[in-house]
Amino acid sequence: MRKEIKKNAALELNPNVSVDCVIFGFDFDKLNVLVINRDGAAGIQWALPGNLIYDDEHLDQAANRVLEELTGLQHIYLEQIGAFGDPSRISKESDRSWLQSIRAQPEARVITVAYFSLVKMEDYQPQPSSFAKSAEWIPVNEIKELAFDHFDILQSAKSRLKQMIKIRPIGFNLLPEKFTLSQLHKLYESILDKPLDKRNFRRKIQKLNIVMSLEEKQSGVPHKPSQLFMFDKEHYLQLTQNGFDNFGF
Amino acid sequence: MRKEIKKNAALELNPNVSVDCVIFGFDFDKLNVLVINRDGAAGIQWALPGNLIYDDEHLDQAANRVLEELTGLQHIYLEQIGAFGDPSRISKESDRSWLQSIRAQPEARVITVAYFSLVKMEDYQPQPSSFAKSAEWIPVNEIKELAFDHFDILQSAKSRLKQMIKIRPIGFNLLPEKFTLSQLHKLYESILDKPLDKRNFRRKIQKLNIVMSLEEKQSGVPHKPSQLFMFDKEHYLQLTQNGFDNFGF
DNA sequence: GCTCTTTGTGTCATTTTAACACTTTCAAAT
DNA sequence: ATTTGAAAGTGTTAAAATGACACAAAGAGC
Repeated sequence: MRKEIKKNAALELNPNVSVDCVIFGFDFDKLNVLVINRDGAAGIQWALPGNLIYDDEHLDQAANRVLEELTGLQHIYLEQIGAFGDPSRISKESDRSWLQSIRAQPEARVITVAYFSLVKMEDYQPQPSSFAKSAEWIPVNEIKELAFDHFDILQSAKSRLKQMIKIRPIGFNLLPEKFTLSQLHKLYESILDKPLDKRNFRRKIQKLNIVMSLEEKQSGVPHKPSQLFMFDKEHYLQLTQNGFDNFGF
Repeated sequence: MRKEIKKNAALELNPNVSVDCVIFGFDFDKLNVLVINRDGAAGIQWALPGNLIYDDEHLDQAANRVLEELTGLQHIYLEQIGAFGDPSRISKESDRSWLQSIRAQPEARVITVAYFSLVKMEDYQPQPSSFAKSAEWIPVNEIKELAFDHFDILQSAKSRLKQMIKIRPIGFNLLPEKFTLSQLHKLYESILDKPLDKRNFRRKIQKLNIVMSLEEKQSGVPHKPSQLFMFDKEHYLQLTQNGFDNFGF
């Protein structure tokens, strides 16, 4: 018997299952990912935030917990990407020593369930020396390498996000409440990783009736000020209920 | 320490992670799912084929193993749906007694990674009393209830299949090598669960150039015999490389 | 008031979609 | 031999969606 059955499983980490989160943010110019940093022998290396799950915890809960522990944010858009289960996914030499220091059973086989989440970057600015873990926003396109199989997970997250944004208007989770169409435009270009015609983009967005223009305008900008918009949640709900599924560009 | 580290982990089942497979087949009329049957107190109940993974096994391997153990089939289209991790997903009263009989640690927390696969029904006819497990093809739409959380898994599988078929022509995995356009048409209708206009469907399929018409015709049918077609793999590969992603109806 | 920067707007040609009905071919039955 | 039943196969048209494309307007800073 490799595992004793305990009464208070509630408090125990399950040594075989973890969750990892790809947390996306948008700085009005490009997509960023929140990574945590580990100081190792060979300089810093980045990893996705994640941890083992507790035995009485739903996977989605675990992901929310990781997200909240790191950023303090709750009720964030979070969606499962899938499970990653290469038996040697955590046994690169460079990763093992780190695992020794953080895991009770560093040799255990661990499969991880990956999530991606979308947060408004303004809601979380990593402190240079946040006492818990040190974390940083890094532009997605500058990330060339991550610990474990996290780079693969990131790739999956990106392509899942690309796919989802064509089906549902989840991009709004990355923008503040009030935003301009140019910001939304840039957001779509960043996610889809290709230029989109400005006029066609605007036409298509407006036809969906899921943004409401406000009375308000931008101010203090050294150019023609832009109209501000809000996301029209009611209309969006209505649309999803009637099953709309093409938001494609 | 709840788990001893053993040398020959290779041979050990991991008590916390399983895979379950939603195996779809098409009988030229409707979608079917391969379920295994367990005789219980309250009559038969169906479950998806699945099992715990081995500690040295990739998740995808485990899914392939389950599929092969059940059907003898190899090199089958198989795709991950995601992980299901409700902590109480296997603790319905009606499920527990069954678990007792098949699991070394029936109380362990188990998360499962679900897969869906597409097989040609002709390639596997469940034997009424196959010695291993008894299995059966059941029309998807007639399934109202399954063991554990398998009904939820089935729903996810269905919607994932719906989604995928709009993006890639994976439907071919459900048909024999030679097929008619009417069969393909019916297949799409079954998966998308709505009628599609015959002429529009044919036009759209043919424009993609991924089916080749053969010289051969159907014979022995009591009506106008249909042209037979094959899937044009080369053309399909070319298309996917150039990134086609709208096969939608 | 000049410059710089970004906003915001419309048209047209092409392609795509959705809706729709009748003739052809074969096997089986009479 | 003729009839019957059943599915195959085929084209047009109107409406909607797409993609390409250029210039005037508004504000800030100098």
